[in-house]
Amino acid sequence: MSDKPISTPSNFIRHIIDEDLKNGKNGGQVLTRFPPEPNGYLHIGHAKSICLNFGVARDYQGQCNLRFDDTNPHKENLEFVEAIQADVKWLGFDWGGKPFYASDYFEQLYGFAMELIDKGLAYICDLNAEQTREYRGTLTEPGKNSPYRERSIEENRDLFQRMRAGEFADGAKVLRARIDMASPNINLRDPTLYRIRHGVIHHQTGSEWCLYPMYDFTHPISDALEGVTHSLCTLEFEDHRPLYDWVLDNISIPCHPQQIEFSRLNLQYTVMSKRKLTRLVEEGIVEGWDDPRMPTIAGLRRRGYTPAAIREFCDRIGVTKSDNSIEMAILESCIREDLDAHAPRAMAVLHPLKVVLSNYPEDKTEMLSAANHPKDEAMGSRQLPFSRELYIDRADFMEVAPNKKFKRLVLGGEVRLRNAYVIRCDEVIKDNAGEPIELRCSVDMDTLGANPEGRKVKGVIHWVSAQHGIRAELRLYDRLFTVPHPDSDKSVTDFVELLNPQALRTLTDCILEPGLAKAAEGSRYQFEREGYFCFDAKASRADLPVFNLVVGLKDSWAKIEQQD
RNA sequence: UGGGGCGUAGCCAAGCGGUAAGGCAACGGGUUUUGAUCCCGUCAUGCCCAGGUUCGAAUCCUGGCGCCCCAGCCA
Repeated sequence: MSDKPISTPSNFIRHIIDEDLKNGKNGGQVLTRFPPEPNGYLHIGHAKSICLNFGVARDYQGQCNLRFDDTNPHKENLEFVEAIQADVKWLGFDWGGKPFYASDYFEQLYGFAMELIDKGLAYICDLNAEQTREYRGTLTEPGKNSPYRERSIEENRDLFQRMRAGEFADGAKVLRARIDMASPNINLRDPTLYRIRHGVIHHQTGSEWCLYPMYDFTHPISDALEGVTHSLCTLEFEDHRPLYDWVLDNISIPCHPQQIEFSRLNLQYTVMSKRKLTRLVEEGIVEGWDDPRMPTIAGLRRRGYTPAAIREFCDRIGVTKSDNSIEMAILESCIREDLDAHAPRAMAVLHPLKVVLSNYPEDKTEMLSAANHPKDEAMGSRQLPFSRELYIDRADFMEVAPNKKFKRLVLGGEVRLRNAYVIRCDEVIKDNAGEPIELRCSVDMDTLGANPEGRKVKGVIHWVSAQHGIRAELRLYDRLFTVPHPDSDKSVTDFVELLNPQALRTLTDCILEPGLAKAAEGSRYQFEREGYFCFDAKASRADLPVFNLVVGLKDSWAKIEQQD
């Protein structure tokens, strides 16, 4: 995937930019921004926005600013600020130097607010939150003017200065835009511009301010101050665009970015709302923001996803204004494509079943050469120890074949050991419950790198030498929820009831080929015939390495099994 | 009968008046020491519905229908 030629996606936003460039708008410049609020970790939905904003900037020789929209210190903190930068960087994007902060503009914002006051376009309102709501009206009824709407400019100036000076309690007063309480667009019914917040330490400005600007006021001005040309955001802000434009039209600022909205990502079988993700973390339902079950960038990274796969995903899903519901299969296809090309192969036995080769010498160990990749010789090969006692997977043996399509090992039958010999099962040893616990097999020593004489052996199974294999824990992941749309599911009152109890299955007695003992942090392998796995250094112990399942291999046998 | 937005295959998505790209999924078949990969093939007489304009409409017009978003001193 990283060696795939770069294809530039086409979408309606790029069409608009093409048109703007053609018309000489913005002096031929393109400047975008990615403006996360540092109140949580980034998720795959943010990745869509990141790829869009940084991708556009890259393809038009422009620039994309990383800007923290940090106007609500109550919910924000430094951990999130740092995690967000790490994630954007990991995804492969660069914002050239220092990130921007909306809080860098607090002083200028205050000045622009004063300008609105001076123009009679903003006023101090003493209504409390509940009263404000009542005065706002409803979706179908107009609101009514606040009794404080006609305060004099002088009084408004004075009050606003005193608000900044800390003379008033939280909620006692707000600064409001003076627009139109009867507007059919509720965002224009004298929206709040500033609120008072005492006693919170802002991660950037400390306790310098007790006055914090609202998004609708901060965002357009921050964009304009940075010289943003195209301000890309999600569809729910479409109703806010008239307000975005109103702010810039009514203050003395030379730049007026164009806001363009696109639809947010909806990925099936997971949730994207930060409120819900935060809850999963805070209630300990998952192990943290980087839990491999989470749709966060940190979670996907720990799971074993690559930046290239996530970028490819964002290219494949496109950018439009239509509602969407993306199937997990697309994400999975992207990571399989990348890992199939780039992950070295290895053998791992998930559910060990002992095999004793009765005609193989007890004290013998031979080293067999195995290619690290079936199609990429440059990836080299490794030596695998082979000895009298091996482990194979329980699923690869059945005493009697369940159907004619079963081509693994059966009693009296033959199978190829991957990268090694053909063996025949002569005897099954079972426990009291009748479960096979050991197989006695004979090995055909003429079948190393050669087909046996006069017969066809179709099945190939993986194995690990019992004496040399290392024990490991494998964590098998599945979708986080049991339903495709946990956000809109009406069958439960609380979405956590829809969590998939099988989203994590831990196997603690797996046996890996010995070379895997020196896996590097975050390194990915294909465990042949099973799936792609990623070494989890954070979860591993010295005596028990842990690997996370990134995604399973496509499994046409599972389909056949289901049909029977 | 408040405002805004969106309807092209199971899921995404091109298409911009000239006769429905592509991807994912699915389904056949071939190769294979991974039931993987890879390769070949199939998959919308039709674009939410109904009218209209036009030689010609997914694209233009009219009228319906459906879905999403908005009543934080969150973003």
